[in-house]
Amino acid sequence: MNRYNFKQVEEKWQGYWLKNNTFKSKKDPNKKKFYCLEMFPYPSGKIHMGHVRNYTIGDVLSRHKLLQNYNVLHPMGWDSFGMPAENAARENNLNPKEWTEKNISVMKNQLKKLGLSIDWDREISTCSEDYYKHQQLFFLEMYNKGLIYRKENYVNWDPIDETVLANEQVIDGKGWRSGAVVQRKKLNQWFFNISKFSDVLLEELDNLNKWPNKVKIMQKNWIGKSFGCEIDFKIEGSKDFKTIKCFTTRPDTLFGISFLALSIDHPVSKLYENDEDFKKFKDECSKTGTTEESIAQGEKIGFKTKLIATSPFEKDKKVPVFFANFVLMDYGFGAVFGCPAHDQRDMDFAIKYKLSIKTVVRPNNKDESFKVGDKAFSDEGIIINSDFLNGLKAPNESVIKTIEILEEKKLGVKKINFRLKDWGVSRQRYWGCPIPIIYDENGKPHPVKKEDLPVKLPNSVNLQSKGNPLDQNKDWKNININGKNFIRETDTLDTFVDSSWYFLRFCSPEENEYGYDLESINYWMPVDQYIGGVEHAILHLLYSRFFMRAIGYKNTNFKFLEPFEGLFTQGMVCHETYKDSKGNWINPNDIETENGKDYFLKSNKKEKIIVGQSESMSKSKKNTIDPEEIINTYGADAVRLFILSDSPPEKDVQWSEQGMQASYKFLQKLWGLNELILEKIKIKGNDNTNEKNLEIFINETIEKFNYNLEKFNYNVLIANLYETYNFLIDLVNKNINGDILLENYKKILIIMSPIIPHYASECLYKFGITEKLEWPEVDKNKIKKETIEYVIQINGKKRGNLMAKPNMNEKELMELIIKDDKINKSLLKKKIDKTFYVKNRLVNILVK
RNA sequence: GGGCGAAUGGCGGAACUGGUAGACGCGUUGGACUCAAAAUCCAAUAGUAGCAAUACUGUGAGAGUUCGAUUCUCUCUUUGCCCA
Repeated sequence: MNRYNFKQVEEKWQGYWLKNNTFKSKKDPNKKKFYCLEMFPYPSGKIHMGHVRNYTIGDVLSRHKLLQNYNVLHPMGWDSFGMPAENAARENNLNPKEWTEKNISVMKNQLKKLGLSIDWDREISTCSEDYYKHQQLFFLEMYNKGLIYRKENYVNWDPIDETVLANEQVIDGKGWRSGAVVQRKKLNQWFFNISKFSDVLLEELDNLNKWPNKVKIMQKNWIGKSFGCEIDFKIEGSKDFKTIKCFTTRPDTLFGISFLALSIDHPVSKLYENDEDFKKFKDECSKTGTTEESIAQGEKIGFKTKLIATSPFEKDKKVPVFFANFVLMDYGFGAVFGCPAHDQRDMDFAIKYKLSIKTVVRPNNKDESFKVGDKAFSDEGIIINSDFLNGLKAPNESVIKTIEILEEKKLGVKKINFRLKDWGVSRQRYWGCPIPIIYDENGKPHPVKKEDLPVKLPNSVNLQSKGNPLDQNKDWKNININGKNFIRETDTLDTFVDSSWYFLRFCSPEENEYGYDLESINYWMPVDQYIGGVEHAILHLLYSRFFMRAIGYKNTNFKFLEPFEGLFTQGMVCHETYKDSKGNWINPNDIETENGKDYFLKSNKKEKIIVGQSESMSKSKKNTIDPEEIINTYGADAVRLFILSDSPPEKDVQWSEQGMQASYKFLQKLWGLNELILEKIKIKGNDNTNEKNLEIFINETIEKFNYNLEKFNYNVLIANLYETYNFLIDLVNKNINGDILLENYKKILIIMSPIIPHYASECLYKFGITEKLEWPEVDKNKIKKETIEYVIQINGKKRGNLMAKPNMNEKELMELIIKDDKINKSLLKKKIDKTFYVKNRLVNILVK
């Protein structure tokens, strides 16, 4: 018997698909379309197992839809701008473009080896001029629509490298490369006005029925709609500031006020411009960093002003005004009032600065003498010590009532606030899409004229010098238009902009004049199924939803606004971790075991290895497995089979060498079965029972496949495939009609082909089948059985089963049961109280 | 601290709408083949008792609804993710 030669077979079919343009997709209004998209990869060097999993899931779906006669769009591209290229280029003295292009070519080859059903003619790369020139035009259009503006904002500044750091490059308040203490620095930056769409982005989440609920909840929390009010506080102690506006979601705790806290950027800070102590305080604040988390976890510090605020409800209650590091200028108005008894942050602050603490809400199970200790009480309760608010349920009743009263007395107004901030897109980097803006000699920004697009990145830059490379490149930066001097914007766009519309580009990648062809996107969009990691649940997906609305703003030509109709978030690929006695991470390839329990280093057998928890594969933990090596050893189909088999796709999967081998062996066994069937179909045997059983089994299997494909239960799908093998290997030894066998077996080969396409194609070829395949229909008539199994329960416990014809009524069935010796034994001498019958399933007999 | 999930044999996991718990795979054990090993094939494999038929227990813990609960409700424990 021939062994299955995956190398030959896989090469053959990959060549065949390429030659026959099997996966080339064309717009065809007469056909139902299906747009299947996986999140495109960053070309970091090599593909990793996460990619294998992601693209295999998408490929099973695409191939399934192809067999169902959909017009499938399944493209692939490269998210190829970004910092790693710039860092790698700097370290190895290379050009980021060359580095990126080399990686793309390596990774493309690796992906091709997986046998994915991708239309490579639509390949795009975001770092190519062909792509980013359209993005620059979108930028200008959005700028003209007033959706983009410039404002000063804080960044993480590394004073040694003279560069802006991303949040993840700040480690313990220090620059990741230089180790310098990071400073807060104000820079003029470009912003997309995403907050203008806060409400629609929130509301229209409800229409996304094919998204996982958890992702919708995450986006909802991120947008963070909160209901509250703004309150004007009367101020004493300054000629310039007679009132300060605060935003609060808990106006009902106003009787518990003990201070006002302002952001250090609040206009009041002008009064202290020349105050040395205030400057020191500001420096202290800038060490905390700019993220919400660092502010929340860091120490709360304040600077007391000379100003005094008056509580709006109690004319003689005066409270001090502080600057505080935990108040952000872009939330509300950069001013909040502090009620220490009912907010832990305010409590910490009040204790530190010895401010008064007054309890104004009591828990439901305590009386009015309740007083908070050193822990704030922020649960639901009843208002106390608050004059006309006393007795109201907090916060539901009391907030509404307080706002009513504030509005009546003209002390404040109802206000809805969003947590979502505008999207800062400026990056002080070379390897990104240039922002098409130039500045005149007065520093006034002007959009680059449409005919002057694209603004190309210069090819030669000095990445070794400090600061922003584009800013250093004077030849590029300084330009002259009609005798006037201008300088270019030297910031580039956040790479999230690149990925906010790439799904549109795939619909018409050849369109040269504009980013998309309207007819094409109205045909292909929205993406029917988007597949990727849950780590992009918030930013990438939200930005893409915004981008569609931004380019569709005041433009009614789009038939859709939501880019992704269906979303599936897959889990990660994990592997055990290994450490030596000194705590160094060890690669799985460098260790050995003899008994499967004790591991030691290959190079030094005395060095024992400590086996750690299974964690997601990462280079830093050295627990990665190289997909290319695995494909070379076991073949693409075996890898595809394994990566889907062990866990549901939405959950993490454990990489296991044994599991991988099992998948490989299974393919060999399947091949053996195929050889047996090739012989068997020549024999025209006949046995009615076997043929009947085969037809029942095959049709039931197709039903299961349909169900499990629909539900993304790909691991169960593979269990079904194993069951099918077990059934067929048993059947081939029996007497059976060859024609019926072939007819049914062919269906199995077709339904397994999305998972193991090379293998299935080769088997079909062996049977002389090369014509276009179609997904088999379930023949309901063939599933009808002559006898079925009824489960017999007595007092709710299973006591046996009974084979009988289907669709029996309760009376008929009970007669049979009483005649049945085995069951009758348990019933002996007992009185039947009541029976429950579930049609064609079971009978539960209650006895006394 | 808040939100959303999860918990089933030695392991990964399955179980339709409340209706036979443990499909399928891995591992383990025994056997066949072999000089031997690997590979392959056959058998067993939730626990306890029993030669066996079989009986009892069993889906994180405890309660509840129900003829019947892995599935629904409540409380708790542990754990994961996201936000703070």
